[in-house]
Amino acid sequence: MDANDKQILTILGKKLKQVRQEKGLSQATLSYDANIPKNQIGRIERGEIGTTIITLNKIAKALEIQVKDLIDF
Amino acid sequence: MDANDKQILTILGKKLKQVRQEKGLSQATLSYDANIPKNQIGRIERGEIGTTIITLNKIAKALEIQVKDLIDF
DNA sequence: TCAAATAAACACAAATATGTGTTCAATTAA
DNA sequence: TTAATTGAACACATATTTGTGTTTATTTGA
Repeated sequence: MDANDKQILTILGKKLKQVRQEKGLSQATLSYDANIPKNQIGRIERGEIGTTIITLNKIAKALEIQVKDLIDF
Repeated sequence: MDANDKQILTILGKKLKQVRQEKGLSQATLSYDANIPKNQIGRIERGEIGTTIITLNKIAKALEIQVKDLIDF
């Protein structure tokens, strides 16, 4: 994972946090709605992990948006 | 991985294959350019795996496109 | 037809994400 | 201040992807 990779994880994390907060959801609530562990949401928002398309799809569904709406890169 | 997940993997795989062929690249060439195993490209195109954002980023860079240009969902 | 290129497919180890649980810090409201 | 909520952070087992190598179809061009 090079510097460029870390950058997109940061971008993705910030975007997810922004959209989640715009929807007025806590990490715990989104976690519940998406059926994904609570910590997983935090790890993604902090840019710690390069999550999979499947996880992003679950999150997007819970946020009632498209996956592409989380991808600004 | 439910039916909906499998569907987006199929959509992603078809899109990647389409773009790759439009660029006139073989799986082997893209594999080399993106610095990703050859089989990995095939697995993604066949919708066998839910790849990570980092891998998609490497592929997009090699294709000289944005990651979002591979995400039609 | 024949050879070369391409893609599918399999096996297996290594690396990473996911899932589960817990603890701690920071923020917010009562 | 106190309790409750929220998010960060850690550990660890499990599941999945990634990476490496090999083999077999399939397609393409000579």
